[in-house]
Amino acid sequence: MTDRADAGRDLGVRRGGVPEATVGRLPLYHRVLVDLADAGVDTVSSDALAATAGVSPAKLRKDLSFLGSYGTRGVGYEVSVLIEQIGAELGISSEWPVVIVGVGHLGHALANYGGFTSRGFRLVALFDEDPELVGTDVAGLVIRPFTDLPSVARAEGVTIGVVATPAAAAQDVADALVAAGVNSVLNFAPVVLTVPPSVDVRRVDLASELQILAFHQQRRGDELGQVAR
Amino acid sequence: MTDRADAGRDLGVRRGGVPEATVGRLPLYHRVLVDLADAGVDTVSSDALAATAGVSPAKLRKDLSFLGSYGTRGVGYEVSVLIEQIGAELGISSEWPVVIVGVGHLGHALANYGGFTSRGFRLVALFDEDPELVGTDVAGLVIRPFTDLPSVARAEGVTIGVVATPAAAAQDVADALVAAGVNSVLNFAPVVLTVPPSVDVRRVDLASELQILAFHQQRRGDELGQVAR
DNA sequence: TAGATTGTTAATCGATTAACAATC
DNA sequence: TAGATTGTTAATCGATTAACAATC
Repeated sequence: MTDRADAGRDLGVRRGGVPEATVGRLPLYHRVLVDLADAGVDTVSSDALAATAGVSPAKLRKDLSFLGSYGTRGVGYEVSVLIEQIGAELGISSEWPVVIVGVGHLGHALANYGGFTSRGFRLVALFDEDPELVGTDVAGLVIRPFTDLPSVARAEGVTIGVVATPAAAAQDVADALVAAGVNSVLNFAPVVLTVPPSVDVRRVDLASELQILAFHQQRRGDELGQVAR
Repeated sequence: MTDRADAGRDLGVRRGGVPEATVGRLPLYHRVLVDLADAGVDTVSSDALAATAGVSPAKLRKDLSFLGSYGTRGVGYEVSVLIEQIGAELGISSEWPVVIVGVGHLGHALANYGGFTSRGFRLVALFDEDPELVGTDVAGLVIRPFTDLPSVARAEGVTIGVVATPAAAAQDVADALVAAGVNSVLNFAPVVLTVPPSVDVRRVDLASELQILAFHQQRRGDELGQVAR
């Protein structure tokens, strides 16, 4: 859909070429490692870490190998080192400015989501069209009119935008985000957004997730001979 | 993590063996097709449908071929036929009873999500631990105490549960769901749930999605030589 | 018939897994 | 040294893509 898989480049040390499937799991590893650190653990084996993250040890080691060699044979991995390396890979050391457009229940939930700051993001603004909402305080931020988006996005250097509007509004919002210089979009609206190829869109869709579960559920039923449909 | 990929079986007509990647896209196709039907379109080519769904035509045709041959060469697909076939595959004709546990902002947003009924689901109950919330009306349902979960789940034959609680409560909730006979779980809490192998868990994680976007964003910056980190 | 488009084949690409040599 | 565990290799598996024969 977009340029999610790029060539990869060598910046001297070693860089580029982390497979997409691995990238998708790095946030999980990072979270699990932070939990372990909080629990006072300072060394883990790939077996133990894999079990905690719910993946196979081989997969975990392969994934980590793309970042470099940060383990000690016969010993395991130092939790703090791994947190730092994965964090660097994900850009958690940076503070990505993020805006949320659409402050219904979902926007509310997202705005109040605690993990933002600890994971390298800074929520800089909330936007909504509804005059009743504009001016209201949510998660320590005042909801601004949608028309303020361009100036705020430019001023704060926002590159990541979250679309939490109803489906009907999502494409217009996406257009406005792109026009304002945002080139990474997380879309919660149940529509396929049309954006320039340089813009990266990820879609999170409740109904799809449920339907995938239902598909497997149905299969299990079929296999047991329960449901004929 | 679970038995998401099963052997597949032949039930005479043709059945089983729809690849996991294809299953993941069927809800998208279904939604796009319903939108087309609403717009009065009754025939589409794979090229047009693929463009609307944001996938390649070859991939779309391959995906559809796993369900059977429902197109007409030289003409395209009848929208209504495709909707019906994909719907059947996903079990949309059934009415899967679903419960949501945790009625914070996210639970609220999910409960009010319109797509439930039109996609083969029936929201049968909302649960929360908070006595202030219990008894409150949300989306036409009265929030029930979490302790009611077993009786409701059994009575309604619930097999799909949504976890929308804070991270700290999620594992306990999952245990209770499993004990109550639920074997498909959609988890919005940022923790890895431990469940028996027979239970299918899907995790939706805002922070992970943002971090994946940030990773690509960072890569683009690196490539342009903008960010040193 | 001529043009269009499906359904399928074969080739390619990427991800996963198992196994084990390297090494702490 | 002996035991443990990483990092990597090679094999397998699954997904994607391109191309085109079948056929409406």
